[in-house]
Amino acid sequence: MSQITLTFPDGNQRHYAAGITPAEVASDISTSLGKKAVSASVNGAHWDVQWPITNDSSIAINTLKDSEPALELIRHDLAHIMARAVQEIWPDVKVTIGPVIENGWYYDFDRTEPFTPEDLGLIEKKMKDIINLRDPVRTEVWSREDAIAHYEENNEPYKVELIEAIPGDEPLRMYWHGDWQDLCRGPHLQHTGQVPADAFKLMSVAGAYWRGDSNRAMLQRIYGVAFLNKEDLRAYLNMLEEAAKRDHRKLGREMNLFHMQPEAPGQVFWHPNGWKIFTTLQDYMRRQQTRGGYVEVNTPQVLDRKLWEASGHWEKYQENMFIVEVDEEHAREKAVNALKPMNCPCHVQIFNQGLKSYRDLPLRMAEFGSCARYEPSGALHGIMRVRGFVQDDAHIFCRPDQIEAETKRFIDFLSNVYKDLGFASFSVKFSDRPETRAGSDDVWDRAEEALKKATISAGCDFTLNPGEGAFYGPKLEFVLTDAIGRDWQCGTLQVDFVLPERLEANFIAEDGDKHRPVMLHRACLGSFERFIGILIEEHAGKLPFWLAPRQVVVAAIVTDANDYVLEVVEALKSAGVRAEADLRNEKINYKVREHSVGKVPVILACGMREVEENSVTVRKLGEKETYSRSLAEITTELSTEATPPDLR
RNA sequence: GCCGCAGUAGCUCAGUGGUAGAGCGCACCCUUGGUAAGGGUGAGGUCGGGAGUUCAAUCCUCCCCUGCGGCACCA
Repeated sequence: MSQITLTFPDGNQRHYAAGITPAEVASDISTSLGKKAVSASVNGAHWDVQWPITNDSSIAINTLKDSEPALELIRHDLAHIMARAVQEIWPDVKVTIGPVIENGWYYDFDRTEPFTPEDLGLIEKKMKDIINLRDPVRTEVWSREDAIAHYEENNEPYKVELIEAIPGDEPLRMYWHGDWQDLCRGPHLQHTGQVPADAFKLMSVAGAYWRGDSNRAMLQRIYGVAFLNKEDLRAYLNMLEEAAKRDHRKLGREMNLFHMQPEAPGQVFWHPNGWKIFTTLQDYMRRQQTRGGYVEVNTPQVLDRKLWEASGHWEKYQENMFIVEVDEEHAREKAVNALKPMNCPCHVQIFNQGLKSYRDLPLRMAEFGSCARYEPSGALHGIMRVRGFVQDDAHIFCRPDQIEAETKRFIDFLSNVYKDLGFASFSVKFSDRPETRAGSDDVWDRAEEALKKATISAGCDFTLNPGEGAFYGPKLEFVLTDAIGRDWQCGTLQVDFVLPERLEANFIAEDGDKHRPVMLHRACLGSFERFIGILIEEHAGKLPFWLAPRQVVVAAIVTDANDYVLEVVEALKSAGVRAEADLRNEKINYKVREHSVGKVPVILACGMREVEENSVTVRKLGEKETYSRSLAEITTELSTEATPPDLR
């Protein structure tokens, strides 16, 4: 048998017979390493301890201390252990797939009865039993025929389908622990006992379509999370609790920002506090757009279906549009209208008024457009995913050769806005042509090329989202990451060669002939509703001072200070600060607590001392210390803070 | 839209096949208190909507609506 040379991370080399496994290598180094080994890295690949090594290789033995490969293995093995537990409890349940995901894993099952929360407890207990068995994990390579025959015999149709979808030349690997077996590409741990039994938790059960296809069977998915140790698990569960505290639906109620009700599902009733955030943000965006060379317009919300047929929306998105039928007296037929789901066809109508010259381009047309989309009921989520919303929308009509410069200009615009709003960085996703699309390949080539070049020249890296473009053109998506690491897609820029064609937009070029403009659809915040939801969660309700709906509460400590409190409020209001008085018959403790819970950034307390000194005692949200300021000082200070970042 | 779970006072939530409960909030009174809940009294409910079973339904069954967790969708 031939000899191979294995090189270790420290540069040491050892020689073994070809076919040696990492488990044997580890045991050869030391008995304890042999026991602790969970997997190996062989030439950079994640390698099962049982897989033979046949060539000279670099090798590193992984233990539970190597957190990245170890977590992957633990989560992966838990998926199998959970499937085994489920089948041991309910032998007629059919297994499907169970991948590792962020923080854990899931496994999809086909079972007639729903899993209940109590079932999760049962499964979890059974899983711990399996871990305690310390069952060795065995693996074998099988032929497709044998594997298919095996699963047909065992009445596991999903596995048969999976195998049939695997390309013919890939070897099929089977894994066992105990008598339980699963198809899996590995790698896995040495035995089930290597899984920390106290660092995982089954989280929830939810429906999921087989192979992600809504036309196919609905399976039951059980989600679990797993970590290297109990402490990490606890920290994760803690983090979830913290995230729940930031939920914009909860804070929206506590801060009295908005509400929603069954008569208008997916639509927001903005209360005075919430609407203050909305209009402050809108005023800010309007200033930015004016500076950015946009003109602002406003267009109708109910439009005849003929326009939507012409734009192509009727054909493609009719099911997601609010249709409005009107029976006019004496009308021969019903007028069928739709609420606008987007502003672009309307903007083309404005563009089409009068002849446009090449000198008019690029024409940047902005609208805070109220749109309505009949989103599927299951998609609705607070104010983040709604049926009625306002976009900070704009369409840039330009020549094809201006796409690149306009794209770069928009990316600069957007970077500046995000920075002002407290998001220092964002990532960019580039979505190219989808399978069903309008327009020729040549046009798509040019559009994709221009977008890419502009993104690069704006200094942005991007990740590719293959096939995810809109049907009319490629798009860029701008993704913000919030304070607890969640991603939110907000901005977008989409190139559109199709709509100007369909709605017959044109301009007179230098050559005196009519030419088609290109449209760039772009939004920076996306929708105000969604963006405000993101802001609330990002800041856990403690909005930056200039955006806070209630900026200052001036609280009287004793009734005799009431007149002075009103005087302070007036001074602040005159200085452009949103201030209100709290003269209620309550103790200062009570007032401080209530306004802190309400996320008011600044509380100014006034008792007789302040009246005499013409001062206030300042308490800022989240700070325990208070300090004294003269009325003049605090007015100047807060007035500056209340100024939006672009006006400072 | 699909799967599962839920809906009781403004909010958070107990509860029972036969008169509906708490805390907070709200109103009024007492209290003038110095930085995260001072005390008392009181009002407040078609128990999401509809049908059925039952002598009797907030409770059991079915349908619908809305919400929540996922899946699918997101021009």
